Amino acid sequence: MLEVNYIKENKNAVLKSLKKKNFPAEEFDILDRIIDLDNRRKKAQASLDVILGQIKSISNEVGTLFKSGKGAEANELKEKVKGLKESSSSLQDEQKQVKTELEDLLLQVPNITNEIVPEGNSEDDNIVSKDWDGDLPDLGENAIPHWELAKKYNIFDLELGVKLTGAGFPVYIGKGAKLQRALINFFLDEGEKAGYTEYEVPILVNADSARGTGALPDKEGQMYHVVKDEFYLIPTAEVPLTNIYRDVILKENDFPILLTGFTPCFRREAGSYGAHVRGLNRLHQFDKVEIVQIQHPDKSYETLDKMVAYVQTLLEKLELPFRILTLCGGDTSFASALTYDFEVFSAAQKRWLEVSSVSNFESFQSNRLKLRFKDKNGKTRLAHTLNGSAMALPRIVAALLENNQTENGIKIPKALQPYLDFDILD
RNA sequence: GGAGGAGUGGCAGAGCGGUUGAAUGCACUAGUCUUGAAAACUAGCAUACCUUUACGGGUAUCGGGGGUUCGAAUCCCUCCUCCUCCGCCA
Repeated sequence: MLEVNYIKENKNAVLKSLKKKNFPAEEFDILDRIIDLDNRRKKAQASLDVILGQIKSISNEVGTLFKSGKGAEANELKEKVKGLKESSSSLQDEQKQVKTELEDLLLQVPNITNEIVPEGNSEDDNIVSKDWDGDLPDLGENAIPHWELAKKYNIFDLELGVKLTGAGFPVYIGKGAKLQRALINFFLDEGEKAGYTEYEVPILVNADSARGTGALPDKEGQMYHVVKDEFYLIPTAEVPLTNIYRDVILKENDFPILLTGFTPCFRREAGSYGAHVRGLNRLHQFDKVEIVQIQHPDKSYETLDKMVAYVQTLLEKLELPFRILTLCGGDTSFASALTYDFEVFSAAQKRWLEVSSVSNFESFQSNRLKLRFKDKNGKTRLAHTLNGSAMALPRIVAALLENNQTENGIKIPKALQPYLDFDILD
């Protein structure tokens, strides 16, 4: 959520961002509506304050009069307050309504994009900011996609998941299950080495938390919702991890804060069917290790680069060919100012698969979260939040299986071997 | 799930209808003193919004929401959370 004052002072910049993010042109007047509502809010606040102040001082007078036995005068004053009371409560109602409307509109405005975010509407307009400069694995004609490898080596079973739950809920088996565990531990250990503190967090969150990071109301339909208890299954560990700092005021020397955590993630998103979502390519439940940083506004872009560099090391250790994309405006998420996507090459599908998304949200989330810090001058300001996948498992597994397939089985990269009691998955 | 009790500033803890944003202690910050530190002393120390060039002024907030009253941290309703006991359970 952007701050009203920011919108007021930077209306043109915000407008430019709306265009970049494909915000419908006929609704560009939302900014003016926001500014109008805020002015109304201020006016109502000012008159309300005056009336409440009068009520307060008269009430004090009434008290003093009663104490000194002047009951008649006191009763006279009491009548006076009744009129004031009426106008104060109607003003309060108006105030409340204006605030709700304002909040409503503010929630609809996406984050402003960073200067370097390219124009564009879809993933086709994303820019490859770091291409793979080595050779791509060529497995020849006999290469088989991971969903067939899964059957061959009994690594995971999607039909079994259908029986237990439904489509998109895989069951990992034997060495496949162990591989999941190995990857989770590998990612967490690497995160710890890089300075991230590990958290194990709830995978159900309340509505406040869902709202805090922007899952509500923007992505309401994409979350599983436990209606009876008003909980949401998390779409990513970003939600609980970042909400740890909801309603917190930090000191400047608390920065940077580095958090990591493993959780299963749940996404309802219906999606399409066919080859692109076959196997592990798209799921309703998947495992992911997330990294989150909370940083001083002046340093958040420096931090974004560090996080990108860190994710890169993970892929290098896993020996997977990857490239980095700078997402165009239309593909940058609602809350993000700048997002880099990592894609690994899956050699049998001959496709690049997104495995990580690293974003700077600037103060967009912290404004909702009320995540602030005291700066040197004692002023309270919004902090910046960033996060990234480090990493999402299924597509990593897909690429590992496909790229490392041999006649004798699937080779396990060196970095993972300490986590497994086999070097070849067969 | 049932029966009781409790939620006040960073923490502890008063107040239980009338200038109380809230005593006191601790913590914290600055200053005095000191070669330095400790101790002592002095001052400061919540958040949001409105208003002001500024100094400042105003309003709201004592778990959340609603109500009673001229006036609520204090009374009532409701929800949430925590504690104790019982039940159930990995």
